[in-house]
Amino acid sequence: MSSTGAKVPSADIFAPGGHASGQGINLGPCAACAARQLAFCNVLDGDDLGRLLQILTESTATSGHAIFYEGDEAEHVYNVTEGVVRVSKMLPDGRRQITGFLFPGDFLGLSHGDAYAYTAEAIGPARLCRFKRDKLLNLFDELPTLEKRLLGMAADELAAAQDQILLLGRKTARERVVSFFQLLAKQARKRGEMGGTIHLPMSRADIADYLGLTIETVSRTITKLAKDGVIELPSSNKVVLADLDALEAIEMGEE
Amino acid sequence: MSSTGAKVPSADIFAPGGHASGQGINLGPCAACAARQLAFCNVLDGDDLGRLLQILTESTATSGHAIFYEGDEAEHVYNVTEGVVRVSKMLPDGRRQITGFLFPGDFLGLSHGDAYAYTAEAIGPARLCRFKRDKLLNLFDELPTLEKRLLGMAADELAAAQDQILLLGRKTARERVVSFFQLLAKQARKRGEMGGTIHLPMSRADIADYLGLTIETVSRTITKLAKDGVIELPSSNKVVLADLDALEAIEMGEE
DNA sequence: CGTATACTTGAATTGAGTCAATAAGTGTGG
DNA sequence: CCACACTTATTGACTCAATTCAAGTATACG
Repeated sequence: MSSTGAKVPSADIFAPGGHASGQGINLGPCAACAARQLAFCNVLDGDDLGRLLQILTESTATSGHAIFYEGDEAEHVYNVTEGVVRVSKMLPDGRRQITGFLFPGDFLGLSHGDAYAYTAEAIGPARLCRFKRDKLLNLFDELPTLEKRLLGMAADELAAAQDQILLLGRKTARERVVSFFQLLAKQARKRGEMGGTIHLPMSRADIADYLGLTIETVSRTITKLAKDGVIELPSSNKVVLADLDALEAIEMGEE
Repeated sequence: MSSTGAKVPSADIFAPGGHASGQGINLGPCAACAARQLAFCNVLDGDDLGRLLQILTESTATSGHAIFYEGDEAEHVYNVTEGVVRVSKMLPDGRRQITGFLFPGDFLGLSHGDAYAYTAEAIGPARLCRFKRDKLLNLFDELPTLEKRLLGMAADELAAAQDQILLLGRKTARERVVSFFQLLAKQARKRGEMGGTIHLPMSRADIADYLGLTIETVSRTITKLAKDGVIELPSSNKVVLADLDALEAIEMGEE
């Protein structure tokens, strides 16, 4: 928590130092943005953030609705500020693979080329910042820190993708499910949610399509983990990580 | 072998070019670099390329030898100029997943954080350009086009990783093998190698660990494809893509 | 409440893995 | 050039983890 005495709205978050005072810049949505610390824009403040704000459009998406589809012209890039977004690819016969779940602060649509390579859909209500791609790219010349930040985020995403490749290529169903829970727990921690209980905002079908399994296998595996006492299931979308050592061991196949 | 008349030692590695006398810049290894058009440095020329050269060290790697290991301090980044590099991750019990094969022009080691998240090994003799990470990152301030180029390459890599995630999560063994052949063919085309015959520089074990299969399944699947007449096998590491329509259909599961 | 939707559980099936035995290269030194 | 050892690839028989098919049982919703 950094606080600089600027007169900012109540919320979670507030504008960084920069030009507060009398005739400052209206940091509008950013001032109240819950994802501010996590998002790519956290390297900006004051005038620089103002510049970014000028090309930003806020948007919302409702449960299950697409933000864009695979193959659509890639005109915009997005930043998730609230909710969870599911990114997926489909084979012609309908088999689906979810390549990631995006949480507040995550970036979306930074693909090369002129069409999106995947579909993005909101899981439950979500809010996003939208930017015209070319405008954001142009802004990089003015705000080099922003570009560096995005390169760093791309590198992180690449590392996450490689972890997922290892999971899909070589882990068992049990290891996949545990790795998934650990990932959700880690992301929850990053967002400041402490405690050993994780929330599953997505359906079993989504989990299955993310882990390269079927709904049935996911369900059976979760049930088994609970029977083995390494997790507890207060409800179907809440998981208590009960035995952290055991989970750690399972994740990497030491069992 | 790159030779530009500069007096460089024979060995493994040699000092960066620097400004060699006369008038004009010694573009040393770059002038003779076979991967120049494909690599990230292709956006530079003249003085700018000279700047990059100052922080570059050429190195070679021999068959099977590691360029770096997962967990090593991530001091350098690399650019493959000749040969093929295999990037892999391992689970504690020895299961291996190859996350990618890198060809001339491909970039390597751009991970965030201070340790490499994967192992990189040469398949057969290879040559690489090596840069100290911090020096290259600093150079971005002087050469913004270079940074943009790298961001674009990272975006491409991310798209490729997502294709691989779809493959591993949802495709059958037959579809995986065909997708792999198509990928190799596409990359060969990018490097200017035309014709329907592709070369497999990697072993069946490497292919298996890339496709999330076993050696036996890879072998059986390739044999079956040949029996079905969609490919031909002049030798165990050469594949003729005989029936392109059929291959296209198999790749996406339309069969 | 009734009805759709999501999740769990069970039984049978199967695609890919495992174990095991050749076969085909590759290289080395006599 | 051949014999030997060694590595790599193929092929076969059997097994098994995960899928498929098929009920059931919660859970949410108009």
